[in-house]
Amino acid sequence: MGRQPCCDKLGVKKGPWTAEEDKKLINFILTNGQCCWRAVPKLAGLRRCGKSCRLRWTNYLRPDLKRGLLTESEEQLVIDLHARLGNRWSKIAARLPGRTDNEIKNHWNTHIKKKLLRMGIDPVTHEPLHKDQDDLINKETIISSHTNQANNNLPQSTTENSSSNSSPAENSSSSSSPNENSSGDDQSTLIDSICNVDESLMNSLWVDETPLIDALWNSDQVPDGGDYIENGMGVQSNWEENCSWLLDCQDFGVHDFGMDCFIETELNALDTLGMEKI
DNA sequence: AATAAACCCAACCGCACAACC
DNA sequence: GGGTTGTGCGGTTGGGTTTAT
Repeated sequence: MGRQPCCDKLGVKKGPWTAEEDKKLINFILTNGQCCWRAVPKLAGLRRCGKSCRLRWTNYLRPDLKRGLLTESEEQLVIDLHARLGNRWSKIAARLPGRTDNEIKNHWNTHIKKKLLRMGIDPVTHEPLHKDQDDLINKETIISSHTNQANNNLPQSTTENSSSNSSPAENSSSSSSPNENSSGDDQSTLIDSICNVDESLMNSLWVDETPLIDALWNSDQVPDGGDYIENGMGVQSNWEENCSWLLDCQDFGVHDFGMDCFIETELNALDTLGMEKI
């Protein structure tokens, strides 16, 4: 049937966003919350596609985003989650507060992939690259050590679910999971041994839970006890008066613009979940 | 200092899917 | 039930920056 383009291509600006455009988008979302993205450009006075606005907001302007490279523990968690989920970047990102799927995807392609290759691990299948026995033994050691390390970052609560009858992963129809690519030989046994370590992780991953970020974004825990108003479309606040700080500080980490409270909240939440602080 | 190569990341594109009419 | 619309996701690319020669 053919899909209509998401927006009228004529007069729609593309390419890098200007500070002025960012300001308009931030002002609009802080005033109205996140609503119908297609309507955002028109209402906000932007000559952009709604999709582009959504991407700009979620990947760059959101105030709860962390900036900078992933930490070692975050990286380890990404590797472990990728081994289980494949390229489901949004699912992976949901487990890393303040990180976006785009950011994780980029980091995977530019850093982690190469790191794994250097370790002799196929970044797609997470299997050892070389088939001979000696290599197999060596890689098994490497992989199991990094898997165990990653497991230390996982919520303890996941282990409580380990007695679930059937893993959602087992029932999944997803073809992107690297586990399904392995054939029934020694290699698959190795991978199975790796993957069975944290079966319970999958249970928690497959549960449609509200991501931590959203919880924070929607929670009553607000910076400085600001006058937040929950409306039907999202969070509205008196930030409008002060939103220039967002524009001024978008290139810095949250610490740089007084949003430590978000981090505080995240860390508290991680504590509650029994997750390692990053 | 100039140029090429490699790296990095923001942004775009197209597809899938759910919701709606 | 089928068409349309809105949104989310993953893959890819363009171009700016950094590093090597």
